[in-house]
Amino acid sequence: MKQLEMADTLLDWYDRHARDLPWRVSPQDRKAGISPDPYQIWMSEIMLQQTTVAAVKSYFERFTALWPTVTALANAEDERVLGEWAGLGYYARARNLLKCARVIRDEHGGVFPKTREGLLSLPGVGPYTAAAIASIAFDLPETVVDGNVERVTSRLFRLETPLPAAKPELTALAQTLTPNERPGDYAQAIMDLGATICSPKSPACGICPWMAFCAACKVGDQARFPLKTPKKPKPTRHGHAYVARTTRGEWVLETRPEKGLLGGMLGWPGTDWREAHPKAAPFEGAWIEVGEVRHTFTHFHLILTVHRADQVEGALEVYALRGQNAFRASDLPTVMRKAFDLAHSTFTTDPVASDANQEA
DNA sequence: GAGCCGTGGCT
DNA sequence: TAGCCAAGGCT
Repeated sequence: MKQLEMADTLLDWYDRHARDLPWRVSPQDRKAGISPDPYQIWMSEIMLQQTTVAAVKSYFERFTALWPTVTALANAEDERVLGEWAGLGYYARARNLLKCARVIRDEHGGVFPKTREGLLSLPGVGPYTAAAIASIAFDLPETVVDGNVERVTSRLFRLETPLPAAKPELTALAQTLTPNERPGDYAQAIMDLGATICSPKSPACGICPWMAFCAACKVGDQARFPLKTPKKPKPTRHGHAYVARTTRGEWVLETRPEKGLLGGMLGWPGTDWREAHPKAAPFEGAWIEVGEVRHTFTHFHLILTVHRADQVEGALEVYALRGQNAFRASDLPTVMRKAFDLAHSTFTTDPVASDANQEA
């Protein structure tokens, strides 16, 4: 069977070239009987959804140091976890991370389910992540189909169907390649292959362990794959954000609604983000316009006009007021941190703000 | 199926 | 500069 030969070839390559990652048990260690911690595999897979390895590493180290077990994470405060997630993006992942940890604690005795179906029922765990945990953590022969596997498989078979419609075909093809031996290492191997050899732009076919099996490589048109349906252009939206400090030196923030963009995260009060952008200060203050922040989200560009005011006072109970020692800019999603950085630079350089600081 | 949901690095 | 891309899931 060619499939068995392909799996053996890839696993041999993986034994020599596996990436060293914080959440990974090396093929050598795995052969020595060391198993991955399902909690760590789950954590890494959630963080890696649509996110680069480089971006994830420091977050993974911090989360697992802060919360070494799923029960410890389940017992953490929402605000603390969301604050630590700030900057990583796709914040529904952090909310589902907590939901999932509490389901594991309350309904599964603190232990992860050991089947693909059981894992699939967990919040934030879809087809890819369920297969990834089942294979990597429990060494079950489940097939992972992420962007890497889609690219590798579409090139292997020169699949002319464009994504995302091609997903079912690619899944079926990838399943025919998944071996019953070392399925956990195989899953990581095929993703490593996609990440390091079978890359999107200029794949290194000359050193690919699967060169002899690859239809696209034979023809030489590997860069055509995978085919993709065209994306819609991003519109540009505008808005205003208001960065204020009270007479007592507290920052005036708000917790955003649970659902929608930046759901559950801290942010500065402001207008909606739409095509038009009328100013509308949320409360009284000596507002000064300090500039613009440009930021691109998944489906639109944002131009955010930033205002700031010092020494505000009045009925601010509806806001989340944070004193200096209770506020970390790193707890803010990136667009809000950009607005803070811009406004904060004017607080410290503006003569009026400086005078106010001396009095305080 | 298609829209929504972040961010940073690379070309 | 602007677009593409990254170990996707939810509605």
